[in-house]
Amino acid sequence: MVRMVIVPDEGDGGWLRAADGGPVTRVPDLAASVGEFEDAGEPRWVVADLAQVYPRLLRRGARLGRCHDVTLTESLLLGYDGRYGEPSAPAAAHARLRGLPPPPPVPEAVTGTLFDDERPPKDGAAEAVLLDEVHAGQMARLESRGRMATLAAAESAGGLIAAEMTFHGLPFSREAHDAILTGMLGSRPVKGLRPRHLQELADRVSAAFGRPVNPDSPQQILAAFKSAGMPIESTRSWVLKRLDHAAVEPLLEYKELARIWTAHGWSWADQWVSPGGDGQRLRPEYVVGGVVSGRWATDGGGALQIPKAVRGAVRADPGHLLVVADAAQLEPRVLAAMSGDAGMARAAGEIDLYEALSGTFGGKRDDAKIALLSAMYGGGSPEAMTLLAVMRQRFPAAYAYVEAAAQAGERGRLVRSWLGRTCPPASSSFKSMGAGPEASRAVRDRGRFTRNFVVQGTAAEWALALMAFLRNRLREESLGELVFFQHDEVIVHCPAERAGRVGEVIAAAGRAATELLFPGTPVRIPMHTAAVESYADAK
DNA sequence: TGTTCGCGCGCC
DNA sequence: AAAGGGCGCGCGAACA
Repeated sequence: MVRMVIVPDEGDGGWLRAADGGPVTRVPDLAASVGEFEDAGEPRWVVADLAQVYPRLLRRGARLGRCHDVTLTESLLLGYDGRYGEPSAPAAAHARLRGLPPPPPVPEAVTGTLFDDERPPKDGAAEAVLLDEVHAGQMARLESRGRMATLAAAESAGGLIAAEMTFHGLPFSREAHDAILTGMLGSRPVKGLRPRHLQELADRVSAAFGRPVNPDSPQQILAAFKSAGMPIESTRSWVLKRLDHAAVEPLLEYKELARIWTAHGWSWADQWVSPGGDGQRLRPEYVVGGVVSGRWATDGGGALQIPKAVRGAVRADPGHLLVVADAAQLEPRVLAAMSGDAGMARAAGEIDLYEALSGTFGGKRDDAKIALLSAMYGGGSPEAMTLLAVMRQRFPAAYAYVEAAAQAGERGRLVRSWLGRTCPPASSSFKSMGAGPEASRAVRDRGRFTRNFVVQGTAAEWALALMAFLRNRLREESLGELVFFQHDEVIVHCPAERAGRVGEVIAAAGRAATELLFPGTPVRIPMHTAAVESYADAK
């Protein structure tokens, strides 16, 4: 496979170099050159940092097919070697490779404030040579570390997809959003005031206490209930629900609506929705690998927690549809596959895994669900313990898999996902901790974390693989665009007449992802797919 | 006045 | 119904 190092300049040009030697070529129109190489042979592009580089390339009209992100890969390799958190930029990686002291970090704030003529001219040729060398070193390390080469490829594909999703944006109707908000909260207030419905609820809370109480202040609420003769330990909703007091109902409604208003209200839309396509687009900044388990995070935009109540504002362009697909019960299926538990794998061949397991748990689907979730999350309620005992007996391999991960964590060791993403090390204070209740709590916390890490991390890898396959097929058949991703769920925006084919392609991508991670497994990871005009209609 | 922290809840 | 794992976000409160 041809690899090509690519370094953009500040304008339209840049530098290219065939990986593993050869001269660096200066090109005046980088987007055009990218297109020529893509047409000629689908190279794998070697890029310093897609999050920095790719958005501008996309705006210039370039699209990279496959790539190797040096920064993302370096982070994965550092983690694998127990050097979590060391700098992963190419310059730092290069210094490590050569055994040199690490270069001083370049604060972004400084580069951002420099005028163009104060900044030293970029030496793209030197950077291309450096990237080439770091890349070669990374390839050697990936090969000797299990399935890490697959992980690096999947992570890099994620980098491409994240930038493309922000570029395309999620189709969004500000008019629909405003209508939803107005219906729930009242019309948009002037700055500094609450919307009408919220203010009414706040007034009702104060009236119920007989004095002014700010419903946004947990302290004031605690004090108010205390003087009403109902002391409570927190203002969590399930604590409040136990109380018989006139303030509870308006308070709970206030909390629910206030969250929509502050987190996904008008100012949220002001900030994150902009024109695009045939309408408007929500453009969050995704952070690939932003969660230690490999899940994505967002840097603003709150896109990974769009409340169900607001999803009606996510609407396809005219003549288009949103194909919304989520992997059903992804994490327990992943556990079945990675542990190789035959009994659990048989159940995971069914569409409803929990239903298939219910026979084992006295015919109760909910009990099967609690048993599995407790095994994966470390739940320890008395009820869960009973169900876990059943699970241990009937699905010993699956049980042992997560149990081993928990024990490793409790002993301060590292655990890895299926492809090799590695959890952060235990803190130094964890290792030097003595006995006592605080220490044992920290040990249990660490065990729950590593127990979940192996499953959540592998599920994140499966989702990356799914998206990588899906992205390629969407492109090959010109079907539409990936516009959203949330842990185990994707949205494709496409012309209405292509929605059926998109659904087939999503299902095929899911099968390909399962086969890539777990060749020959009997486990199925089916996709639940709906083609809708509005995201709110998907579930 | 600006920054950090804990809380509570939205999502998976 | 809540509880176990992972997050982001905005708030009030505390602190510098």
